[in-house]
Amino acid sequence: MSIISDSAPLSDLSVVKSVSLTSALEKELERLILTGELEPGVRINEIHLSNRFGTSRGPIREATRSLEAKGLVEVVRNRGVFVRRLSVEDAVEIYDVRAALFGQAGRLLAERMTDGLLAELTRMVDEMDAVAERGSFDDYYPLNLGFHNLIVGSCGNRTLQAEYHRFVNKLHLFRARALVQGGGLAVSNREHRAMLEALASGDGDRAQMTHWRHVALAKRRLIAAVDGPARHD
Amino acid sequence: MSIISDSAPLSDLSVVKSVSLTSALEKELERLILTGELEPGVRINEIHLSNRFGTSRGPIREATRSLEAKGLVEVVRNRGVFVRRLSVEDAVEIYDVRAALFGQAGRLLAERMTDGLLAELTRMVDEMDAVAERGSFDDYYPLNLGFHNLIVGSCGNRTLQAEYHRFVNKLHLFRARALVQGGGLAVSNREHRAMLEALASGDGDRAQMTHWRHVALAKRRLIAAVDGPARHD
DNA sequence: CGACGCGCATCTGTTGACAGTTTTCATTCT
DNA sequence: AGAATGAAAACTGTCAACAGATGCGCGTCG
Repeated sequence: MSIISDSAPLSDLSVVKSVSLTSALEKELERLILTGELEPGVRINEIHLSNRFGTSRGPIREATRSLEAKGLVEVVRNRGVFVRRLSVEDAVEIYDVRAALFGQAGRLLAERMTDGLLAELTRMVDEMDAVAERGSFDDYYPLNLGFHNLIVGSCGNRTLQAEYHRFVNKLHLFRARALVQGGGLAVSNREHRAMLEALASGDGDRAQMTHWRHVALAKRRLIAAVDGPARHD
Repeated sequence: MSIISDSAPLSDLSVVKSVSLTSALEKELERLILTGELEPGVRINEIHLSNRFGTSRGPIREATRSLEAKGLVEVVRNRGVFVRRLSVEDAVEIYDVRAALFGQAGRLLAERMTDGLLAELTRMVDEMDAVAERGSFDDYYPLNLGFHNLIVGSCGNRTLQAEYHRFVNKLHLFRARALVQGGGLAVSNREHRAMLEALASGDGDRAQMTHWRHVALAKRRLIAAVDGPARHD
């Protein structure tokens, strides 16, 4: 079976002339990987892809080399490129990096906080509390994501923001991916409130600590979920 | 790994068959950029490079796309690829990221510290003190680099280590590069001693704080050097 | 004398083809 | 039946060539 069906709906790569074919392909491949349409571990066949997108192999190879540098795929000489597969250890390592970056974002944000932003963040936490009470995880998840993105996106450091998102994205390659979102909703939101207070106080040290701890605790919940109830090796 | 690869005679790339031509080219290009042989802002001519290395343009394009994803070069459609040039603001942003990562490394290391490692780190700081007293910056710099590398390399998190080095490398693209190493040697080494004490105590919070602060203060020294004495824009 | 426009040289974007390697699979031998 | 073997298929690595875009220089015109 081909890894990518040749009849699949071709998302509009034909419109492209202002931007290079390579970067359009890269975006599309990244999308396929992050949404799970290309599952971790599978090989990416250059010929199939070039047929599917109607291009030659050159731009596809360039796109995959870029994705390799971003850590989304792995290139093995004479064998091909494979969607990267993250081990539990990899995921845990990423959590540490993410905690460090998120903590720094919290610090920076605390030092440039505005009333409007604080109100918006508070509103989001309130809404998450309401949703958490109903136990609706599917509703909670996007709110939670938006909350974190708003913090990192408002910290004023574009480099930090880009890096943070890169690592969050990488967690999609973790096969037991459902676990990264597991853990108590109410507990997590209580941590959010601690973060809010620190941000409101304008205390950089405190904000960094609460933000760091939030991710560190999420890491703990992940570890507990992994080697606790069921075997996921 | 040292920032500057000291394997000089790589002029002939034909030795390699076990590794792809692309990755060999990428390593060589990265070396040229980090050593400054290819200065920030200059355009990379694909034809010249392919002549120089005796290959076709394909592998070179793949290598540059990889370097683009790593943030070392910038690709402008139909214009070519340029060695990335870092503004002061970029450099400052990188310092924040670096501080976050280094602080996390300190925390991790404090929780897995060994006597042998502590002795080695202490020896390094002592040596730096001796060199700093002589005011010999050229001797101080490699010691300082080795000290930081040993900490990050011993923290047990390969992802964090790789990321930290990537950002330290990126600072080479800052045009006023000499400034990133400026600042008082003795002052900096006093911060090293505070880090050592925290590491020895095994207190993760404290280690993270001291390590974070060390880079944060270096950032301050950079800012002071930039918009203080002379104009560097 | 300066500004505009045209044509040429240079370079990048992309393609199709060839060479070498890995994988597959049918066949043979034990 | 199972392992070993060898040829063919499939795929990646690399290259050379073509097409389109950009920038430069020259000539012309106001």
